Amino acid sequence: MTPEELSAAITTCLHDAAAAGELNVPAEALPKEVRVERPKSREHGDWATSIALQLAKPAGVPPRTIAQLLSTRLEQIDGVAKVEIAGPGFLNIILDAAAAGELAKSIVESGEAFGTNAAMAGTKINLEFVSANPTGPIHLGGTRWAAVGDSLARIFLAQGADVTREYYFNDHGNQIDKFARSLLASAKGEPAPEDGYGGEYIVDIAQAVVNAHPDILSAEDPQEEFRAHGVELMFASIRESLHEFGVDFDVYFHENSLFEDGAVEKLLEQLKGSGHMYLKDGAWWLNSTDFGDDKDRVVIKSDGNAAYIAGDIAYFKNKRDRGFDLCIYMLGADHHGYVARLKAAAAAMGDDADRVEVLIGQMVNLVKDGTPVRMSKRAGTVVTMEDLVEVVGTDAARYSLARFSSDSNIDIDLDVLTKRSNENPVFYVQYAHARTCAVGRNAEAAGVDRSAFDAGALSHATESELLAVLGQFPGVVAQAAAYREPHRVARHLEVIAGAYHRWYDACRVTPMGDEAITDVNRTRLWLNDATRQVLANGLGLLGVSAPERM
RNA sequence: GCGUGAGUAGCUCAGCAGGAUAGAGCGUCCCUCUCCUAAAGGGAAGGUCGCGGGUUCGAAUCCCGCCUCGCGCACCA
Repeated sequence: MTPEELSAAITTCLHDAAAAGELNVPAEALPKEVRVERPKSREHGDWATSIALQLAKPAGVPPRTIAQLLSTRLEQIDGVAKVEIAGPGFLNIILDAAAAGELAKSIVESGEAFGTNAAMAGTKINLEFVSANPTGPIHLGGTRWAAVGDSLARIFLAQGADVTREYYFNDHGNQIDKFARSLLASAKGEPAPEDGYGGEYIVDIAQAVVNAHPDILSAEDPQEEFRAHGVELMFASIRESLHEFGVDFDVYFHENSLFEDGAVEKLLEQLKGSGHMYLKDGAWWLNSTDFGDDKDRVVIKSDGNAAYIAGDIAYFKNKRDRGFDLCIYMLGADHHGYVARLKAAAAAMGDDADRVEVLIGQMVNLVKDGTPVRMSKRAGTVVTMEDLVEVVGTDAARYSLARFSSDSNIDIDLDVLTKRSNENPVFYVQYAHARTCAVGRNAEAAGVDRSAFDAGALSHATESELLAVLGQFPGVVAQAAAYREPHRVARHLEVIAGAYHRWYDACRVTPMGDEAITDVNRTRLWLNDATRQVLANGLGLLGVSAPERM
């Protein structure tokens, strides 16, 4: 029995009690779903709910009275062994061992599907992340979004959503011009321009362009040649890094394509009458203040050229035209001022601003010897995705970036990561998975199989604990999707790994020496395999491998 | 100044969609491998949950004020 199933049963009890007149509460005070939680202390049962405390006020009855009448109904639930009223009115629920143990079997039978559901079925989501300018390699900040974004995509998919991972490729405008000038300067053997890029990769790319096009410096417009070929090389390099990192985008959208055929201009003409744009001082403005912005933003400059935001509007329209119900943008904290603009862009299109959802993630800092190091693309002191992967490997890199809340700044100390790579929690979880595999191999060799299942045999304290945390997995994934917080999955895997290690220590699957194989051994194998399945499913949601041996 | 995120154990961070005695990893100190992987487990020590008010049966969690730190506040992209 999963907590969701129990929760649903309790909700039914509550509504039945209200319908029977035992409970006089206004309909709006009755929760649609009664939440159960895992008590911190085992003395408080397998699951507990504080619903009686919450309803005391609206019902005008002491909480323990409500608890009393609910407990008699709760005890009728199939699989509930006992209900206790504790403290001010908590309902502590004890499941019978068999009902709890059944979960092991159902997890194994569900296989990869355990933890998935159809809650988001029919929702077409465009998830845009990374979207780093193609003027250099992906640095640590982008790497964080690659890990978190790809994981979020996997979590959405597990909830049945139709997800497109998208990378917005800014190949239009100033930054790219600087990039092209920097390449040209490098090829000529000149120092990098004042406001250009000076990293080593510039030299490499410039060299690669020259190698492929030996006559390029005598071309009619060499800077334009360097722009075209350089962006292509940079783009290929970024895609390759991402691929190595296990992140493959479904769409790489080129900003330039929005401008090429004059579509942006045409669109802006139409929007002038939308009511969200107005003319002032010779420029066309978007009323982004209506969406929480500090000030309205210029869309068409007084010189007639489109401002950057014009591309955003056209891009949003493009996404909607492709049929997306929800457009999610993952941005770094240094771009959080864009939220209102993007929402206003949707409104300008006459669309619902809720179609746009912006997730803001805090910065990643590089730390050396305990002090922060400023990363600068120009100075060439950036740590790239490739650097990180080279030092710690893809699994550790992805896991350690995805296990933190995006609201927290994180510090990466390459020295610490190198020196103590075994301390990364990813190994704790992966080791637990490898251990389940080892136990499975030994069981098979000893002749223990899954030919029998006696749910009541899983009665050890570590077994009920393990079953409980396995049962929480689907709810954790659903919450991770609802709150767009992949780190919840990682944290829960650490909890499961801990529960498994403790169980392993206390309960053997394969009998010792010449002891006979019993149904207890066979049943435990189910639990072992169920744990393996959940760990593998969870690691899969994070894009981290689940090794069979370590 | 305005907006926004953070402040929880020595360190790195969960918990914040109100619940019972505030957690994990690492670090420190004790234990546990003749048989399933010790990359593990058990125990100890370690906390004014930034500060001050408020809301209520109950606040790390919600509200208000303040302090400190990060990020952002262009007719740039």
